[in-house]
Amino acid sequence: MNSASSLDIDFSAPAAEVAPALIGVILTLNGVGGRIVEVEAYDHDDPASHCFGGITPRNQVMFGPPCHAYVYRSYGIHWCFNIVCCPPGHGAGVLIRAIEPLFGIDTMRTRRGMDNVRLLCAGPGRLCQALGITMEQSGTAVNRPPFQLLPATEPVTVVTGPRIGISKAKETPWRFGLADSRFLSRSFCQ
DNA sequence: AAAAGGATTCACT
DNA sequence: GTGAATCCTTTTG
Repeated sequence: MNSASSLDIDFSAPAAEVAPALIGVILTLNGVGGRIVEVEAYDHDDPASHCFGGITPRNQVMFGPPCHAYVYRSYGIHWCFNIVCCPPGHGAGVLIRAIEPLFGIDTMRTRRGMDNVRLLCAGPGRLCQALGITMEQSGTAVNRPPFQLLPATEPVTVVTGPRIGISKAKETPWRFGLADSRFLSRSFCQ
């Protein structure tokens, strides 16, 4: 696309600031992807975060440079995709939970083995399967090929709520979503 | 070397 | 809305 359209997001900012800024952003991997409609922030001093307790071989990527991918295996079955933020050494990231499919939908259908577009990327494990994200991408930059990040094409209204599927710090309202999107993994109760 | 713990998904009621 | 499966990765001894 045009070189002037670099993303207006400072990934060295705190996760809770980067997360809502990512709503509406276009994310693709090898041309397959769409608009981010749901994310969650996970910060360094957050008991629910993999970063909590300090650096380990597994989470070292999140302590590395921002704007990189942190991918991990969930429940032994699914991949989950995060974008690292905050300065190196801090340890924080934003979990991408849902995407509105826009590009390469047929590829997504094949990978997911289903036709229902609404369910192709509605969930962290699902969107990784649809985009083809695996450990291979962990530690790579998200703003360079084969990834591509483009600014939101139109103004967005961001809604907030408690995070999903965690056992600790459930109260922290660090889940962000695109208001009224039908591609959310679950609806917001507000 | 072994054990424990999931930032989930799917199917069913 | 509820319950169960499912397999890997990380962590610890």
